[in-house]
Amino acid sequence: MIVEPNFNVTMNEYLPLRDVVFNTLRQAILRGELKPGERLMEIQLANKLGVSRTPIREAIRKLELEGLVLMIPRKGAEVADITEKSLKDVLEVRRALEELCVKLTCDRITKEEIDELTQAAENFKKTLKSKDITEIAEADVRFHDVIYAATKNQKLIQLLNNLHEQMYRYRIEYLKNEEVYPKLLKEHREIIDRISCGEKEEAAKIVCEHIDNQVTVVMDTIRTKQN
Amino acid sequence: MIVEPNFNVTMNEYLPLRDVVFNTLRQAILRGELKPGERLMEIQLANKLGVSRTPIREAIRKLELEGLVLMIPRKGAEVADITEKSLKDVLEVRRALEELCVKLTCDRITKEEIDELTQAAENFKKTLKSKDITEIAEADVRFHDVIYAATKNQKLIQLLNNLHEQMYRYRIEYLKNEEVYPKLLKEHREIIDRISCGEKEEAAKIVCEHIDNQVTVVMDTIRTKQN
DNA sequence: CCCGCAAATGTGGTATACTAATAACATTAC
DNA sequence: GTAATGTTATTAGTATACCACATTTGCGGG
Repeated sequence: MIVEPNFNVTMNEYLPLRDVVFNTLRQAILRGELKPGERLMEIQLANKLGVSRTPIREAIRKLELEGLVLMIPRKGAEVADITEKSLKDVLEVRRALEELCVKLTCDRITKEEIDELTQAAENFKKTLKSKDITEIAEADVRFHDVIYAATKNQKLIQLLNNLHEQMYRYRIEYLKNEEVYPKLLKEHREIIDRISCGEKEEAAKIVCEHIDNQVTVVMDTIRTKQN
Repeated sequence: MIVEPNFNVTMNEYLPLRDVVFNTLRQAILRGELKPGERLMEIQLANKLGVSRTPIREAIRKLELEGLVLMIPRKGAEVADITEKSLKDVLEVRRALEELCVKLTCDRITKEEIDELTQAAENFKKTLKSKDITEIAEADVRFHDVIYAATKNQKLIQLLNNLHEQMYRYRIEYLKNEEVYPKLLKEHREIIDRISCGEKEEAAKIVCEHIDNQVTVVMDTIRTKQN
């Protein structure tokens, strides 16, 4: 019998240019490389990224709908202001959805996913020692992704990923402070415990506290940054 | 005799063609004129709407991000399937956000907004007699919009509007059943009462029930429609 | 100093051309 | 007859040129 080569990884890697541009600009905005108020000029961006105006324009349309850029009619797009207010709004929504998420996860998580979660937590613990903030942040994202996925609710997963990403640069700031690491690890452990026992309300409480902690830190960060 | 065309709606504000197309397609999808699985072909749409490919493409990008169309690489866009599962997902998220919403509204609503809300409810009551489903649905939307706006949380407003619209055609189905009108009116009254007294938990309970009611009806609708 | 006009710039939209992928159909080979 | 193969039409994806129009800029004259 002829054995099929394993193409499934490399084969499906086509991404339209517009999506490459979209992701690039999105990251640049979320990481603060493109600052609020900065204009996004089509030709200039096209030249810089080595593509034509078409993919740029289409990427900007998506950023517009996501609220990351502000369209001014016949003037073009500029990076939307990320104010204290707008972040607070995002966190308020995220808190409610994370609460829903962890409750659903309690009901729907499988044994395999609990293992996955434990592994992700261990991996996070390991990366903490690396002192590489980007790596730590990514391990944290993977931990949360397992919880998100366990809900089996695609819409919820999509929205949480989006809200999570909107706070990227502030989460980074939060993780720069090594003093919070023990607390983080403890929270992760508690969340796993509660989820695996199916104790919804307790798990939700921890998650909410987890987010409320972040609120204060993020708000401090944004206030000092804006001066 | 030369009759002035009725421009007064569109004259005031300039709307880019892409947004006109976006709204047109969006409505067509939500109202079921474009059915799930139906392909959105650029040239064909361009001819039909009398514009070039560019605005069509940009509109499709936005529909893509909203989840109303599904992109198949190098094949194009088709109207997204609305499965029982995907609607259930949406409703699950919407329930949590509506709950958050009404609680925030209880805290933050102003006297003027309570008046507005009362007025919107009365207007809804009036339109019920008109038997014009579209008009009824719009009056219902306006009622909810007032509650949304009272939260002063832009992100929440944006998300709720989106989730709300994703269910448009099923809400229409719900509203075709005149037997639910008394119940709806009663719920509106109760919500206004609870909100104006600031009774968060009670208000949240009513809203959740309101949505849970819809779940069963919507699920029935989608099941019968898919046969 | 400022007023107004014109040039420069940039978006919004159209038209067109080309490539590459897909799907439907036709043709060939077995 | 059917499976494999080739062909063709269609369409998305991208690039590019061009025009209309709005906004900004800057210059020159009062």
